[in-house]
Amino acid sequence: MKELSPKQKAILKYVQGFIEKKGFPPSVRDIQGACKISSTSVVDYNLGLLERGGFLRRAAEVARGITLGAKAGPPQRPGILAVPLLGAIAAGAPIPVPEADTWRSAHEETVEVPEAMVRGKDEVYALRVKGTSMIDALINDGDTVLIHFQKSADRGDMVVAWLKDEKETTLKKYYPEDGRVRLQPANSTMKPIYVDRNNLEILGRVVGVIRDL
Amino acid sequence: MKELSPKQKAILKYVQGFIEKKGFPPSVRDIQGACKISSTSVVDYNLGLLERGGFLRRAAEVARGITLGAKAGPPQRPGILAVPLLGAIAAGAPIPVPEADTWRSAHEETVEVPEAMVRGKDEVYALRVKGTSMIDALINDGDTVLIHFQKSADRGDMVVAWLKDEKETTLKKYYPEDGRVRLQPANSTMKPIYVDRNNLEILGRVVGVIRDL
DNA sequence: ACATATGCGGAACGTCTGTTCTATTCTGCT
DNA sequence: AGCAGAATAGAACAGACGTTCCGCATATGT
Repeated sequence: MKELSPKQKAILKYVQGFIEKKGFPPSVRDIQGACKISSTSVVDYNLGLLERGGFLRRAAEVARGITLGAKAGPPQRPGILAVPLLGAIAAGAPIPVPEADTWRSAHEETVEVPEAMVRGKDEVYALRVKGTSMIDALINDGDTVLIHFQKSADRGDMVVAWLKDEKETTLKKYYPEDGRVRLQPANSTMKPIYVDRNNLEILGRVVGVIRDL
Repeated sequence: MKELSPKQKAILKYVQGFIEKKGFPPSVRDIQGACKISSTSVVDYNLGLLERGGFLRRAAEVARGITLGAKAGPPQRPGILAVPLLGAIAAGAPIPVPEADTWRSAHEETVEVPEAMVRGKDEVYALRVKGTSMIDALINDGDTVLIHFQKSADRGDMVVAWLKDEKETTLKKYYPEDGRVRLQPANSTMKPIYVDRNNLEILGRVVGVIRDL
């Protein structure tokens, strides 16, 4: 094997990151999804090549039996995640959007969160809340919100909603209704607002809130 | 869980050794075989107890999803703390009070928090919020609050206040005034309440809030 | 151009593995 | 003794997961 193909590099990098973040190795299908590979057989095939090259080892027939080989791998530190702190979120401004290389490159600032708070999810980042406009979501000035970047949401999810006409960012629970969308504050004593579906852009899902007093 | 049973010690030891030796976590049946346990359900049962005790973590529905927890292993992870979860806090009930040995033994569940949230303080414990009565403190049902046990507070601190006459627990900002005490909700749009100094008992100070969605 | 090797796609198979359910035994307490 | 809760057994279920097979596309060498 002369050199690693782009696909193999991606796989190796993903495996390294996965082990570091979660503490256990990824499955073939984890790799398939993350590296956008069309078939598990392709993953298996390339893993075989990587194994022959000494980049990793595989235990036969066991789930998640991948181990980093002699040629790869920083020591793993499970349990804690350094989530990139991308910036601030405020009522009158759109939120910073993660770039493709956000999770790879180094950052000015990170927030440490317990891995349990981000259970399972990938591509989570943090934003610092500025101002008291999110009070109806039970979120105060200075809080840190953990966002999972996604363009759609399930009914009832707390989402980062961008209201195009109003040019306003808000955190609300998402309830699609026919033609429009009901945005319900987490504080159930407060009234929902209704917006046209086309006026709403979902920027992410709120997976956690941290308040440090 | 007063102390680890022999079986639990064996499981924990085996998991540690397995990960160190093989590089990935064991399956439930690996543990069953090695520790001579008769049923996978017993392994599952004990793993659940170990997880609640903070000795390890498990990814749900994932093969070999075990990782060593905050309390386990000599490889203590820097930056993360296992805070004892003493119970629940609700409007109509006093909060559980920590015992002398609370911070030494594995008596109860734990919550992992970033060390930065507990900056310097010792004797911090966690309570799970039941009900929506703390809404005016921007705290919702299901949130986890981190409490520093103390009987007094500085002006402006967010405290756990026990109102003796009303037999009620509440979270408010503490502002002593002559003769009485003003308890100010964190949500500054809401009105404060005033209580007699003798009617108030401070049960602790709120140092952080974690909301996992 | 032909044969060969390499890599990719899609699907299916069989096992591995976590989880759950119910029944039974053990343990501590009154 | 009697009861309640903790712990254990055994089995079965539902997915997760590695592996394999076959067909097809693209290089590579002669």
